[in-house]
Amino acid sequence: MDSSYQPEQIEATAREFWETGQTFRVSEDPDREKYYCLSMFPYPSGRLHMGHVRNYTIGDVISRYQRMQGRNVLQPMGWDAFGLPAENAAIQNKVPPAKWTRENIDYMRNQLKQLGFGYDWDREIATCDPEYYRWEQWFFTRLFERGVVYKKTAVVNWDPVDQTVLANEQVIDGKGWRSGAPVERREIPQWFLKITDYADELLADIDTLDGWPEQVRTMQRNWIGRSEGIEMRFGISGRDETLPIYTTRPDTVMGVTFVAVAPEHALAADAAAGNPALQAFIDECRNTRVAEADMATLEKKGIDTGLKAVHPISGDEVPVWAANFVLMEYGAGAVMAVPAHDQRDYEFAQQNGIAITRVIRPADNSQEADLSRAAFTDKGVLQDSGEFSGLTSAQAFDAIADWLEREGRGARQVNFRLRDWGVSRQRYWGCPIPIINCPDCGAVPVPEADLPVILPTEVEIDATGSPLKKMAAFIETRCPQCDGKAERETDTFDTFFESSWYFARYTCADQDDGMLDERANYWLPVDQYIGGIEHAVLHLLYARFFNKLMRDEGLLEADEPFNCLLTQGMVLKDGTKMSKSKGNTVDPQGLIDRYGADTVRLFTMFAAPPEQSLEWSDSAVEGASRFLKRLWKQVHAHVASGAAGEPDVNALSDAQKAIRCSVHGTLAKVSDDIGRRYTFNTAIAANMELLNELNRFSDDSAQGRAVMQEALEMVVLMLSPVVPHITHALWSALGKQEAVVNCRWPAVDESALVQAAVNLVIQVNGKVRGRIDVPVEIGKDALQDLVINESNVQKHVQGKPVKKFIIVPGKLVNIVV
RNA sequence: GCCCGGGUGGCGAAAUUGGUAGACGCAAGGGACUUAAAAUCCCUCGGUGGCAACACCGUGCCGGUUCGAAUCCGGCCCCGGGCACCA
Repeated sequence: MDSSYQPEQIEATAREFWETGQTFRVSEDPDREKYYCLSMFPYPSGRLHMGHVRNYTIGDVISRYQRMQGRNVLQPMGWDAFGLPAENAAIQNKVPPAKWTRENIDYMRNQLKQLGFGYDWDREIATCDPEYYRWEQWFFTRLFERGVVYKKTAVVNWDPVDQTVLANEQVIDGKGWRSGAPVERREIPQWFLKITDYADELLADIDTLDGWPEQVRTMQRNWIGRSEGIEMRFGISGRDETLPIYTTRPDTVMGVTFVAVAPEHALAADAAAGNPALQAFIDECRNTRVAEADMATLEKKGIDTGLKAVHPISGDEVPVWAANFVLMEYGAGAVMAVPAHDQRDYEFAQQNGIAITRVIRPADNSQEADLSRAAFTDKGVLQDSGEFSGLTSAQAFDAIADWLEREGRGARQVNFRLRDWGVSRQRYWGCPIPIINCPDCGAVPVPEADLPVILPTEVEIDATGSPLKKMAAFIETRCPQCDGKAERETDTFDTFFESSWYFARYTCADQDDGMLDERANYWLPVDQYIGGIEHAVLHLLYARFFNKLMRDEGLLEADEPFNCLLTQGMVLKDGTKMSKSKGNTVDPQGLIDRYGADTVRLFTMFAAPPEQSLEWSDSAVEGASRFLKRLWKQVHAHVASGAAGEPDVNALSDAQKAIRCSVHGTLAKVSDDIGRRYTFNTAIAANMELLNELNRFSDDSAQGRAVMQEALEMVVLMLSPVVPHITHALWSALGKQEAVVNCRWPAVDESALVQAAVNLVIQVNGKVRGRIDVPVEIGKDALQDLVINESNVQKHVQGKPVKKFIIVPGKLVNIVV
């Protein structure tokens, strides 16, 4: 063994061992417990960034730990290869997206290998491979047949200069990022998946996801946003039509003083015909971004349409306003407004001189709430509400619902905030939507035999959108039904489509005859999924949805795709997220070259617990490297003085016993930290502490050296999931034949943890006043006598009577005087 | 705006179920070794006072519950993530 730590050579040796031995290649084995550990696959943007390193190190630590538990561990890796950046790079560098993507994948794959991650590379997938995306095309046609898919118009951001659709990200301050032209909202036909059909199940099954962080479960529940309310129909004066609205607060219905419709609502368009001011307002609303955050922070504006709505209960007429805060996508695109009991309505009414009619008073007293400054939005007791006055809000919900249902003017309705998933993208670098538009037969799915619809890769990209839309050879085709002239769909899928099922494809990535096969049911569901918190809702909800679609297609059995979820925090530098645009990125490659993979992995795991954000620090990387050098030196010093035997645990000195106690105490803590808590930082800290203690322990006797041998073996095993290369070398230096990667996680020797005395903290009135060593088995009275006679305790008790004597076993006593 | 997190020394953090605040590491200061530097090793390291023993203060801010609160409750401030076409 070298006397100094040489990471470059050590890491190459370890990697070669894993590669030639095919250590991480796995197959299905019904006799062994499987463990599927999955990290979110990267977008191949060029080079790995620190966020990737963090994500994949966490996954690798968990995988290697589970492997040491004897499980059959699958850890795959692949590429989320379609997406917008490839098109941007194509415009900038005049290189086709496919070429750019392939080169990035090759570079990044090599980086992942350098970091020593234990992937089964035989299962690698790239979503831009036709062998991959053909199956989602096939699946889409299945969904089409099953009626899960439909087409409708939806709004997009339109750049009127570049004549192209823009992603929200490409709209800066309401203007196109390249052209600088004010962006318009434009309605175009697009494909949707009926995720709302699964809203109930997606919501209910959140309760079964015990292995998910509570915050993610809450976010998903809120996103789905189930509400129980009432759809009621207002009349329109002088017209033979009704205006349906949805409300969750029917108890306030007698306080309605106006009705508001979305600017895109048919009624508004209708009323605008002879009303230039209204038309101008509707046009103005067209010039905002599609993003909800922009809608919500918009100055609340509206205009009276001149129409009058007829209240479904009182029959009173109220004005109909068109307002920019009413969302066409939610509910019926129209709301009843109750300024007295809804803050947004209140502000709008104040601003526009609309009446405010109080109909709810607080439940706990008969005093009326103050409406001079804000609405009273709590539930309470109805007043001035005709036959419903005096009812509580809850009673009124039912009474009013019953009344409306009886009169045929409304009905109870469950509503979801969740909207159907629009999957069409007017972009080139994505999976072609397998539809042929025939003038006679309409939209016809591409027959299975004609799949995949291959995306042409020899293209030139400019700022005016997808080149597919100009490629006659791609577009012109014949209708599969009538064989007449027809046109291929040129839109591609949302890239969330690919990332919604890749977890399943890894289980049978080589399957040419189907999307999935029976191997999926061996590996799924994923036991541990790891990725950024930014995916808490969209990606994770779509993947859950897709899993259920695949289940209902008979492709797999599990109801949910991911048993446990770990959401990792961001990597920050100078307090903000590392990103190219801020110019504060740290390229991990430089660190790997300089310190080796183990140092990078160790730093990443040590700097913060995985769920928290991680603040970058160059000097702390230096510290991680220092620790590995110390570990190396210590093992070298021990090994250099010859072989050591096994300790005779019945013949140890107190100092030797103390070391074994620390070793096994550390093992118990580290097992819990890695296996249950996923706090790798504290697991590493415990090993550092132990190594510091071992460094102070010098005992050349046979027993002393045997205790040291055991201790160092334990440290190497405990650190092996985090720093697999150096421990590979150290394990063999400690005289072991079997490779550390194939070793079992060690068991705690409980007998080593037994201690005769324990150190207690003494408090007087909750403040620490001393410490005392007492026998473990001491009685309460004896303990009280001992404690009370401590000199510093005497000083604070000062003869005052003891009111209470609180004992927290093994930790502290508190004397209350 | 709405939903979800977070805030502890000079810095990253620890404190696992309400029980010793600051483990472990970084930086800094002092010392050893060295012709010198680097590396390495040892010591100090929340604030104030004190020779010391020790005392008081201290976990974003204000208040509450408790023998005891970083941890629980109420109100506020600040920072971050998501908001459906970035991935």
